[in-house]
Amino acid sequence: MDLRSLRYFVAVAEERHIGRAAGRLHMTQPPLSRAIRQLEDELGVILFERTSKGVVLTPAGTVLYDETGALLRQADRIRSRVTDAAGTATLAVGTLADAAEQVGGRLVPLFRERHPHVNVTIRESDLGDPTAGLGAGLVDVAITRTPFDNTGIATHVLRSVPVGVVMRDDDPLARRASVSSAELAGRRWVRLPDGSDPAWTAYWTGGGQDDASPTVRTIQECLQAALWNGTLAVAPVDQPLPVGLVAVPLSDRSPSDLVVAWPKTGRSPLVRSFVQVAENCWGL
Amino acid sequence: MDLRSLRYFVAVAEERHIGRAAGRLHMTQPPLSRAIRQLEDELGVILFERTSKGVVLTPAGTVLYDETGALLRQADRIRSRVTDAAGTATLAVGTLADAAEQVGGRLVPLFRERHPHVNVTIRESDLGDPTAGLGAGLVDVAITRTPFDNTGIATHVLRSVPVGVVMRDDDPLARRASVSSAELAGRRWVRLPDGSDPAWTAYWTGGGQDDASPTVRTIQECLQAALWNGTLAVAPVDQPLPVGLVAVPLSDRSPSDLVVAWPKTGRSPLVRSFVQVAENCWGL
DNA sequence: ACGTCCGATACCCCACGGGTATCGTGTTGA
DNA sequence: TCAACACGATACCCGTGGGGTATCGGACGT
Repeated sequence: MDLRSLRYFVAVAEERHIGRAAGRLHMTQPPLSRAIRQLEDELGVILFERTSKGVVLTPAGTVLYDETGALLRQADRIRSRVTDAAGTATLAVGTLADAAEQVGGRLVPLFRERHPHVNVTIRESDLGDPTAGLGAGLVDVAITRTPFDNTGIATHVLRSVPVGVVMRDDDPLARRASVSSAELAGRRWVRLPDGSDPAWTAYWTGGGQDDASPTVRTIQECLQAALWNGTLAVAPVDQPLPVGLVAVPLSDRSPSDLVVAWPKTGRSPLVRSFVQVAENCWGL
Repeated sequence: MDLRSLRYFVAVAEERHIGRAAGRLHMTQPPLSRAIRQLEDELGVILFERTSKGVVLTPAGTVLYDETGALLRQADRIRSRVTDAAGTATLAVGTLADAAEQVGGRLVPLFRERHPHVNVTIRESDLGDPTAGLGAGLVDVAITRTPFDNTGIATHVLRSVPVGVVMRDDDPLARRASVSSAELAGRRWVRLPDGSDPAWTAYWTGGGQDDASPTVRTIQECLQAALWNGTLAVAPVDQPLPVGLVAVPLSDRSPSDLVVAWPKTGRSPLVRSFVQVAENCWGL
């Protein structure tokens, strides 16, 4: 008799219809039927009369329904009491600017749903810091991309994104299905901010920086540079591109992983919880 | 936050020691450690400070502990309210006489533990009715042995028991490691009560009944007949035998299944619950 | 009589909750 | 001071249970 079964029972009791209740619970009908029967078996009592147009509560089922509401409310109350007792916690989330929309739009709302009492702040990072503030201790957890120096940082891959080189659509290589790094030798590449992680810099650019190479701090600046100067830059191919630019897959560069990252030493359950939410969110 | 996790939490909080709490919960330490951490992650709160000699509740953990006792008690109260509302139910259990001891000594007590409000009656059946009263509608569920006519009866195997032929220890075949049916042709066999299930009769006896064959109604009578007259009978080899008798495995007779059986049409959750308990009981 | 709608059943598959073995670390006692 | 110990944490394995899809049986309502 766990709380899950009881929530299922309440849904069925209120809908008087297993199929509808299943929809309300975001599941399908067969496992809900089975769960109700298992609850009946465990209690040794028939809770619903099955009819051809739905189900109706038996007397025993009515008793269970009357009592269960209070139990579930009490469980929810306990949850909020406990989280309140922990004080007004704060979680700082770092993210690369181009992932900020996803993070702010889907992930953080989901997390707030789980932890309404927590103050979540989002810190958008530019391309100069692939750890999005984690390395500097500015944030507790980050959504970012590999590769970067991950000493002391634990990560979990959310999605693996192939990368391509972004160029103007009038570029000689623009129509190619894919290109290799060798074919891009000698071209002018964007420059990442000074002091950026070496692995990071090597991954997202080619070797061809000169004095005229523009330093870019955001994906947008990358694209502008590509549009205006024909400068090359590596970008995830799932980025929406403005007209006039195309992304040609790079045949010899491994995909970049979108990861959730947190300090290895950290023990904060909030961080762990955030990681779980992130995994579920991207798992969908 | 299911009730199981909360019970785990309460045990740890009271023992202040994960290992001891695990013992109290009849489990080992690692999964309990993990369960506590998962609960912490879900709530986004640290519940215990870990020290080198155990764990201590944090303020948030104290709040959870204070509230959880009431919740668990309420859950138990709901359980008894619901079962009470179903009225004073009765479950009639049929069993073959030789299995009665196991059923009455272990199975039924376990079942009473789960359903204290149910009146359980045990009906011991003789060898004339392999369904132990199920066929006649005298009982709701039975613990018995195959084979029998199982039309309309659902069964679940609890254990598979090899059978042997029971004979006096001065019988010429008594020292054999096993015998075949052919070697027993022409011997005198016990007779089961008239009207017994044909498959049942064929399984538990050989073909050699004559006017002098004794009719036996219990395993004990079987054994007496074997002792006094040298009559043969088939019996499970796990039966304890009186001195002077031996059971020689029958090489060409398949094992008999100890089964729990119930009417296929029956929908009583009590019966299902009993079946579950029986499976767990024999699964140990 | 047949189509429709309900819950029940059969079957598959992955996640989770159990297990064992081992580790890291802080305490303790020789 | 250092070795032995004790406790919780981790890594890994495995079976079960709770999800899913496809399908059945049976009761209405045309």
